[in-house]
Amino acid sequence: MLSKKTKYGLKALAFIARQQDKTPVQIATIAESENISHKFLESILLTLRKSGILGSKKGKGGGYYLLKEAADIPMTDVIRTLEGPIAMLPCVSLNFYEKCDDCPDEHACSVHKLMIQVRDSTLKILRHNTLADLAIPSKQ
Amino acid sequence: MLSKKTKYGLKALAFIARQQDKTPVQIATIAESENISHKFLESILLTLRKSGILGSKKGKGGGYYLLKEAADIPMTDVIRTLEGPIAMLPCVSLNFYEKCDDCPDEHACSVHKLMIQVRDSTLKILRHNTLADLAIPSKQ
DNA sequence: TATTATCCTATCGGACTAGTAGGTTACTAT
DNA sequence: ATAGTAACCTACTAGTCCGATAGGATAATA
Repeated sequence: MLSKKTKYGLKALAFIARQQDKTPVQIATIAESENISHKFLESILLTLRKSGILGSKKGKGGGYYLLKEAADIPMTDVIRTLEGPIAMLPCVSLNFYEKCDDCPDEHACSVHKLMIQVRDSTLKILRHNTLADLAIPSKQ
Repeated sequence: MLSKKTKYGLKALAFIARQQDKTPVQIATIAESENISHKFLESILLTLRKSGILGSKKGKGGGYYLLKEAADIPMTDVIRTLEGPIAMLPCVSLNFYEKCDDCPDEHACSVHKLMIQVRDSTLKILRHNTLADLAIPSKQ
């Protein structure tokens, strides 16, 4: 399950990406529009800034803006920053690998093989989708 | 991330499915072979029995056995029983649907659409893989 | 210099995870 | 009958994480 942190982060990024010009967007604007707690969103955007996805500007007229083109930001980057591993087990994670305590040999582990399949199909989708795709308004 | 409960449950089921005959397998046997706490595994197998995946027999020569052919038990059934929803958001879950507090209209939600793609690709794999696939010993 | 808005640290209740403990029930073999 | 075996069941717990909240520090603008 995706945490609310990640979900809110994705919605906020989509909101920022939808701005036509690249003027900074304020936390308050996003929080109100997307029904997110102002303070919670603050900490989320801070994380995204520290990871290099967003830039920020203080003071009047300040806010957050994208550092790259939306089409150059894959969903994998965002989710790994906010949620951590994409894989369902640490032992099949590419970026957050950890050995299992209980498995003497993970190549012999049946669950391992299954979760690699799941990871690969998920990665395929999350790598292919970028923030530009996320920002497209729904046709409803 | 998959909980240890689910991971252990999958490994235990694979172990049970690997028995050539259908004589009951004891908790202690699985716990030792798979490096799982006996008591913890006990509660996991109990859940699987209550959900109708396993049958059990008490006393000497007792233990757990499959109620169906391994090939007739898709991974979706097992994971939904032990882990809960397969989807990454409650609002895209087929079996555990819940509306999001923050979304006035989920059809207009960009994250929703993305997570439906992820759900569908994951479901495809977990429906296609059965316990029989999980039980195949690695060629290594 | 006042205002605006991000930056940063610290805290907190509640829920969940991964077990542990200890006794009860049912089945089998002697 | 009875001893032994193995699942059944309830309750408890330490630790961790999530979703926030609080309050002030810093930087930019007017």
